[in-house]
Amino acid sequence: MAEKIWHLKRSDLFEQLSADELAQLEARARVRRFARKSLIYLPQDAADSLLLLADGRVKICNFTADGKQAVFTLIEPGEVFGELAAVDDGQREEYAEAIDDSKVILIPRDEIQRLMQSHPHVTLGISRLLGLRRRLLQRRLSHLMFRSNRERLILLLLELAERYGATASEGVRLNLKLSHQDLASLIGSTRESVTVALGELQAAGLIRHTRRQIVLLDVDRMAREVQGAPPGRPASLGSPPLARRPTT
Amino acid sequence: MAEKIWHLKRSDLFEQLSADELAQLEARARVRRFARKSLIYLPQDAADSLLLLADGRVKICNFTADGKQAVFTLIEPGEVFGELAAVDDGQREEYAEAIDDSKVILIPRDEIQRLMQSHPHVTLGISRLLGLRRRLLQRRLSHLMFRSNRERLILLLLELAERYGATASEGVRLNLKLSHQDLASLIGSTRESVTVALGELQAAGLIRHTRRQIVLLDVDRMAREVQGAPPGRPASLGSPPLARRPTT
DNA sequence: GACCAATTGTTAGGGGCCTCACAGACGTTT
DNA sequence: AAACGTCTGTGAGGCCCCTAACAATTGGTC
Repeated sequence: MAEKIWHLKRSDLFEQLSADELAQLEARARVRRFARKSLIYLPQDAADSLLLLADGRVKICNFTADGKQAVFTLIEPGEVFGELAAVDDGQREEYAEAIDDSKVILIPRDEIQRLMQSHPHVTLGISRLLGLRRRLLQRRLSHLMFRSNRERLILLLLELAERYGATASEGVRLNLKLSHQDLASLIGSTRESVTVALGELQAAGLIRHTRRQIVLLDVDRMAREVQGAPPGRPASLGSPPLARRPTT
Repeated sequence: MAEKIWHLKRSDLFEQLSADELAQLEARARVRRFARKSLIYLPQDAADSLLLLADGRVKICNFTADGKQAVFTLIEPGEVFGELAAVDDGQREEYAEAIDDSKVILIPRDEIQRLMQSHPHVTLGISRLLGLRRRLLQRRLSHLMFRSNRERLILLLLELAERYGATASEGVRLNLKLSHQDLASLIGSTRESVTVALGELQAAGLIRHTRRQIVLLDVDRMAREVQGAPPGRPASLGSPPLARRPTT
């Protein structure tokens, strides 16, 4: 179906492929639809496909022993996920769940690897993607460690604003509907604590939130609150840095 | 100096290069030494080189506003770090500090990119590396979210056992000397809490620890304590390069 | 050995946040 | 409209863990 090609072509991973290559890719790709709240892959699944989200929304998460859900990242239409399948076999370590009804294009691992062999551009694209995801994960880790609930929430809202923020007259509106429970799963907290923290942020005039709709009223002040010190040099190490950058 | 070539050749990223290629790589690479506790790169530095640790030990970390240090990962001799420079320009977002006196080989970004163009094998190697690092980061994130101090410590010790564990008669000995402060920086806790938690684990017969030396006496029980649910494979633990273990 | 710095051990106090329990508000279905 | 499920708001109680302030121990250095 032409539909598949259209999505593939739109992805910057594949946009430079020739018509022939695209045709073969299309022939080997499969489309599947997932209902809201259904699971796309599980931790014990073999990582045998790379996935491209055509439509809908997906979250990548993990369950803790006591049944809490930790959300690593959200996937938007046009984005690739499950990309570890391209460079690694073995099992997945997380699971993917459809937030809304979603349409996913699955590309078998061997097909991706064939493309990577013949098209350096594809390999490079995968590398970039892995690098980007790694960077985001590292940032999230640093936003969670040592931080209070309130700080974690602020940092999350700022992160979300980068991806989903729409500048409105009064501030930055988040174009996405997340329940307090969803927010809690993203910052490793509880639903109740998020409710309270959101209320406090609103009372402080930092945000305005109605049901599943959040507007950041003062991004600067939020950013300031969350990083007391300007990103100068780390101050507290026993001995000052001895070797600083002479040449490359 | 032949020394440089030797290290480059030993790295699986470059082992397949021809003698000519290696010679050029060597010509463009630089060796630098860093004293213990000196900083190798800073968050505001341009990510213009990929680094190969020849000797010593390095930690990749981040400072929080209130001066606490969050450690993302430890780097051992033979390992590459700062690899985001290969796929992305811009600044680093973390800093690297030498734990011991260290020798580092710096490979300029354009040289890596030239190699990636001409040697798909190099690109693939970088991709694998990025994928592996991403996977480890994701695992660490899931080990920190929603978990008590004690659980985080147990999970860290199990992680460390994969990489640095030596099976001894009495259990698994960790071949690495970390202070309680270091452990705290790895799990997002405080030095005091780590001291107490280690004491509790020892009292429970799970570990035995003397000064900077930890032996895991009962890995199975530790693993069990940390994953309340019995279900099958809990994130199979793969350590260095892609080692999968048969199901236990 | 003797000193000094770094690391480890210990405790009291207090606060943040989780747990549990329930009530009100909203959206959706019939 | 009525009924129901989901989401949001609120509070009491309690535990975990951070903070702060000191000893005690070890290792390194002269």
